[in-house]
Amino acid sequence: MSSSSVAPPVKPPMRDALVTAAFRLFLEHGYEQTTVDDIVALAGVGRRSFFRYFPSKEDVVFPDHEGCLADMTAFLAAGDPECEPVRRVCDAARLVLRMYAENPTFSVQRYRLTKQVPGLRAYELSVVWRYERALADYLRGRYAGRPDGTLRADVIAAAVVAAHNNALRSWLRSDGRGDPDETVGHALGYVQDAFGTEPAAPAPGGTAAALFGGPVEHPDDVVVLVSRRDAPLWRVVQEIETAFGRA
Amino acid sequence: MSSSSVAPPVKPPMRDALVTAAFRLFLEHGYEQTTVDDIVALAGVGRRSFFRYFPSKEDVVFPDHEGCLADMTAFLAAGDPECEPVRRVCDAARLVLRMYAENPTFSVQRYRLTKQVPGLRAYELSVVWRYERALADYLRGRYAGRPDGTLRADVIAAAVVAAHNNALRSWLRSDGRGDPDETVGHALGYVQDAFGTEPAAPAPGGTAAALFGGPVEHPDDVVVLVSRRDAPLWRVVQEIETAFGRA
DNA sequence: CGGCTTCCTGGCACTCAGTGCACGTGACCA
DNA sequence: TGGTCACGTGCACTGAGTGCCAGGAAGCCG
Repeated sequence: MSSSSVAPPVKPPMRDALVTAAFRLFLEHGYEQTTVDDIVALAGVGRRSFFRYFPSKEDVVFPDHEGCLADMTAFLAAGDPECEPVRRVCDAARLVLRMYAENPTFSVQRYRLTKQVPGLRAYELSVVWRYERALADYLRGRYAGRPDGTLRADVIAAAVVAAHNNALRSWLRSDGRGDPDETVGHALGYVQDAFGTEPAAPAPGGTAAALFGGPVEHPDDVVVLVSRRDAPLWRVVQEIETAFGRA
Repeated sequence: MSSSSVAPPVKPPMRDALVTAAFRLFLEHGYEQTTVDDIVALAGVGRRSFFRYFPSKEDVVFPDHEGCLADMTAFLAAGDPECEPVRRVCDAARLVLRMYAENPTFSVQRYRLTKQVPGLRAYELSVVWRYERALADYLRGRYAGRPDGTLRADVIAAAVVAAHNNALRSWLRSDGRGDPDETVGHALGYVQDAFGTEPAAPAPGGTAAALFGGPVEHPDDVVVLVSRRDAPLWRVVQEIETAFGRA
């Protein structure tokens, strides 16, 4: 589907012919029962040409992921630095969803294949892993310098991918009916609530932040800070340290 | 290392001989340059026997994961239902870490291999995926009935695995020096903070700090932070930065 | 128009992972 | 002693993936 922007505008038809022939055979006889020779025979091309277009037999099942991954990294690279990082990677995930949603029938067919062929599942994992790496690398850049920046980046990237996949699979299981954007949006909202900057329930007037790791035994264990938003950050930190009884 | 509890107590030495021979050759000539024939020649056994013990060439690199996965699922199945679910899966992750920590040199060697051989990376992903599935399935059971139970389960499982891997890799990069439990514990603590218990309602009492340099025109110019006193300071600062809309 | 390069394609032979099958051997038992 | 069962082994075979080279179509140029 979406072609990488650097690729030549006119794609040779042989690639598409191979994909079409492959999926016809995969759906009819199964993935493992279909040999590369079968595919090239149906497509009417030479066997050597198959491996010219697809480095492996598995790649023909995911013909568009290379371009989609490139699109996503470009999207992240071109982002304005003002945008909140978690929101940004969630938008990147929505971009991937759009690629699936463009061809519902194709996506559903592929889903059924990968679900029941272990080799394809393993291959899909390596594809998803590259998306996750792209998200994590972006977040690592945004969180550079922060304590536990890479940890935060890795965890959030994994959570975003998991939420995306959870919603995507539920949409695919319904044979591509319904609105995938809504489902994925809800799932990503959950992640944004957990990690994101906007607290779930903004207090009446102004912003509120809460930090609790467990039950509070005693009121003295609670610290409340109220501040103007435009206060200098170093003053805030100073006040915090004092209130927390640390220096 | 740890053998599955159902496996016979006395393991045939041939398995270990194959692993030893394989790793010697992998480290000396590289994974892809080593053929199965090379391995069985060095081990002094028949080629057919290799595939009796390892279904594929990749499996010889992860000889203990099958048992570890079984141990982990058993650990989860035998858990008391009172234990908080997130804490439970974090403990399960610690169990996996222990398996790595038992043989530091072996783990480091394997890490170097998988880092630079794409095929092994892909295989490792499928291994990790099975751990993640086990955690997610456990959480799905615990969260059954809750709204978004499976979403919550999948996201938390992914976050736990990501945190575990982040800490594990940082330990492996340091050649197995230092205390992996501490690193992993810290990483898992981050996940527990994010998902563990919902933040409780802020109670009156405790310490209050106020920061005002002048009159406040609009309620949106006010930020309120409520926190436990023993919250990690970096988390507080991070939350502050977010609430103040700065990165 | 003829020769030239260049790209795309196809065919061939080869390596190697993985499998099915049949055979041999040793242990254990009736 | 005969039978069976588990385990190791050799052999032949399939199929994925690669390197190499030949042929053909399009383009540029003399």
